[in-house]
Amino acid sequence: MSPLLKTVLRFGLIILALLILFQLTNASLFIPSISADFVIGIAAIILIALGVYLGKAVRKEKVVEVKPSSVIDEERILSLGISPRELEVLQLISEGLSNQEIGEKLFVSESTIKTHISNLFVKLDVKRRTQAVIRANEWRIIP
Amino acid sequence: MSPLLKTVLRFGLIILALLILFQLTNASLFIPSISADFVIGIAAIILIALGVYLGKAVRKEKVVEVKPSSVIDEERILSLGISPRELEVLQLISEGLSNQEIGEKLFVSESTIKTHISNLFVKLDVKRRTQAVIRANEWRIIP
DNA sequence: TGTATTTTGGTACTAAAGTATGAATAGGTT
DNA sequence: AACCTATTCATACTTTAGTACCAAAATACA
Repeated sequence: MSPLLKTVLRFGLIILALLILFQLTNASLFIPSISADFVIGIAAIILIALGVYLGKAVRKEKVVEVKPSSVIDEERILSLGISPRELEVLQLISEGLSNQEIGEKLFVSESTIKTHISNLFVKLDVKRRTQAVIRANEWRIIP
Repeated sequence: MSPLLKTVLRFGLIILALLILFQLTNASLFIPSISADFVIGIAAIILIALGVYLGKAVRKEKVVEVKPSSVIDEERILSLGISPRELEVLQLISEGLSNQEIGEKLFVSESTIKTHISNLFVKLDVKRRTQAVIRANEWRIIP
């Protein structure tokens, strides 16, 4: 079932329940055998439960749409002067590839990769590729 | 304010509000100038809002206590036959240290670290330290 | 068109990382 | 005591990684 249809259905049911509840309350007030306080108490409990359910449903959908967690910090990439190609290399380092493997994947020589990496290390202020991966995750410059 | 005191205070206020609401409803039913339906409607809205608030408050505390996210998979560590010392080395690799730095931190020679790492690579089925870090995070064997 | 940046690649090193093998020691188990 | 595992370390090597320096294209830009 689509989320929209689900929501519409849910709210329809809730409104229906409310109407029935109101009619019941009105009717019961004129039947002496049942205490008015009792009916009102039951109605209050049902309404509070309805509120809890409603809040839960709304929040559940909110969590789903407020999900974007791994957002890349483009500004920092620019401020560090990291080029697109360097970023690509950094990404592959973080996936555990060797310099030779990165070169093959990008169709360039290993020398080129080494150059990119050396430049990256300066920009990231690190000495090793393991540290580069840690930094890249710290400043959110890789996914 | 302590969490317990906060909760007690909160529920006290809620009960008080309910009592007032009930009295109000009862009283209003005998005042002809205000429609009973209107009073009931207002009461219903307040009660639903109360339910939403209540649900939110309860869930908030639940989230706090269901916090433990990064749990180490001890079973897998045992099944892979990874020793405590090897695990320690793996942890330091994941922090970006070199073999020499790890040796200094653990007061052993670099040779020893290399031995540990070689054994680790076999157990983790990887070829490089960057891959080892990835694996260690995949199987939750480091924090 | 000229200039700046990016991308590419080479050479020549130095430094780490990783492998293979063997071996000594300490601690716990049977 | 004999046995096993974890830990330690060394030597000798091979392979990657990383640095320094230079330089040619390609691309972007004004």
